[in-house]
Amino acid sequence: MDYSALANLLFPDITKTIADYEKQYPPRNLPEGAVVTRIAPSPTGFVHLGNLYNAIGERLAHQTGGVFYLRIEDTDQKREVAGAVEAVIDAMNFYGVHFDEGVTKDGESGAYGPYRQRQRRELYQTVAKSLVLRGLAYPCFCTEEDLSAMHEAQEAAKENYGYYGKYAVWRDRPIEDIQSELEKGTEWVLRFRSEGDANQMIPVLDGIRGELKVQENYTDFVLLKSDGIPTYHFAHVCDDHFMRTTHVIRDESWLATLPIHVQLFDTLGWQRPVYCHTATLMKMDGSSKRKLSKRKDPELALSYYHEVGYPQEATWLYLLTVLNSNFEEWHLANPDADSREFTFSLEKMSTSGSLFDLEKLDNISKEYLSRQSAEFVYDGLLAWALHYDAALADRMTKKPDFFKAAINVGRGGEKPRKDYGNWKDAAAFLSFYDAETFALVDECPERADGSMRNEILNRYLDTLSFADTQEEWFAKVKELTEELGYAAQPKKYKKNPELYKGSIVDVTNLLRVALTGRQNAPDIREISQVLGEAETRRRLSAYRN
RNA sequence: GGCCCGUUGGUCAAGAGGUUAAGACGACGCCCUUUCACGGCGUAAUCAUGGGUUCGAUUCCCGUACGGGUCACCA
Repeated sequence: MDYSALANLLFPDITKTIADYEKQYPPRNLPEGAVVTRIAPSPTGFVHLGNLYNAIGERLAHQTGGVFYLRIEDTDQKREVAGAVEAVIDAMNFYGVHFDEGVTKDGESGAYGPYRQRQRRELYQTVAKSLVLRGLAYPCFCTEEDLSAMHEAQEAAKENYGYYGKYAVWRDRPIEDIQSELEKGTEWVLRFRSEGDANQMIPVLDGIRGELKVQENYTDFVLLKSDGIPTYHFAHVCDDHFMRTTHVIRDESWLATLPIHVQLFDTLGWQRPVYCHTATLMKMDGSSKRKLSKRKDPELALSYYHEVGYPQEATWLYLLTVLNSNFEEWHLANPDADSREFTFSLEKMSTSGSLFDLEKLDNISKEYLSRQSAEFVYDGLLAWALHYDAALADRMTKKPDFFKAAINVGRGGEKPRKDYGNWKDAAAFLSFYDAETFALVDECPERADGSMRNEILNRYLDTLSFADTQEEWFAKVKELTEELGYAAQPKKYKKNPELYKGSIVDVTNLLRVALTGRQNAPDIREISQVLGEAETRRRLSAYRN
């Protein structure tokens, strides 16, 4: 077969060679050990946790004086969604992940572009042509029906699926057949001619998993689709070679097609990048684990965390604890240090799929928020409310000082409260302060109910003085408690319950429910200070039955 | 079905051929406390399984089971 004739038949317009591109994209001039990596999402409009997960490459790149860039894998036109690129960039920026080069909102930057795959058509075709020239690629005119018939036949015969061996019907067709199909205008794809042996194992060093052995690829997979656009496999190899990527960080689901990628790098004589296959985030479904799914699990979408309102830093902290097993320990030892000071390493990444633990996220986020200033929390909550709770935003902007005072209750000091870990919870928790959203959610404690309810409330109202210090205030509560037949010390009541109507706990809880509508709320006097005397008295009076 | 990856408490996990097998979240209990919290202390709970190798294996090797992934002109 005259490969050169075939190559010109298939790619008449391609005049460049691989050498031209090698010249155009020279090796990067970077310090020894610098990591060049990227994220390469497809623009489907769905930015998920995995994107952020793999953006850990940003840390690696910047720790080593390397480069982190954004490439858009838009080879599948059908799935493309308008505005998706902006969504990715916005989401990454939101979490503090910034790109050195690649696609930007209004174009792109960097010397290794274009960074949108659809615009690199000529490059792929040049590489493809070189493979045809070497007899390592050929056109295949099979229709969709042909291929599914093949699949069925293989299923029936219990053979391995795929285009190989006797099923590779276009592999050795004479050039005349090809020519005549071409003249007819039949659609074709370009396939790789694999000389691989399924019994042959190739060692591959994975940056996370260590030494891997993969089966050599024996199928004639597709390089170029019928529209002349490459498949992921071919685009990945060409791009990461010419963009001089040193580390390919991606989900472990790519492990299955690693043989194809390795084979391509090797036959093209290009140096393989260090592959780093991350473990898949899992979720509990009934009693078994399964991969987080786009359709079933809202928490896979990054937008979910935005919507529920987890502060970006908290989300990032959680992700880091999952990503690097020694991060949590480091963070505990350096609670005030910026997470960026932590040195991230591939070796400390887990190889087994871990369950996504919302409870832990909550804990981390509560811990984080409890350490922030009222000002910070106010700003964060307001920013969130502007998106998701217009009424709250409105009230907050009308009474900023009131809200800040409310947020500040129990804040600061050695042991700050940890009442909420996200803005949605914060909004719910803080709702009782504002008269407009105040609502009774808990019941009055039993031992302070009935006729005692009014007595306690009336006595408290009588003695209440806003000028009192915390000590004076509490002394009065204690006095009232005893006078009404309750034990001022819970222990005393516990010991001799028959001597008392209840304990001070019942009294204070009654006051708390009257003031906040719930049993779980901060210090009573502090709350009253925020509410103001009039509102405090109004609520206490209103709660009498 | 073929192939690949994985398996330490409920969850996230450290660990190394010899350890009382860390720590965190969660659960439970106790303590502190005027309330709500916070905090402190503590308890329960783990090396999937069978064979090797070895003086010794949770750690190394092989098999099995289980879980996950993947087998497209999707990425």
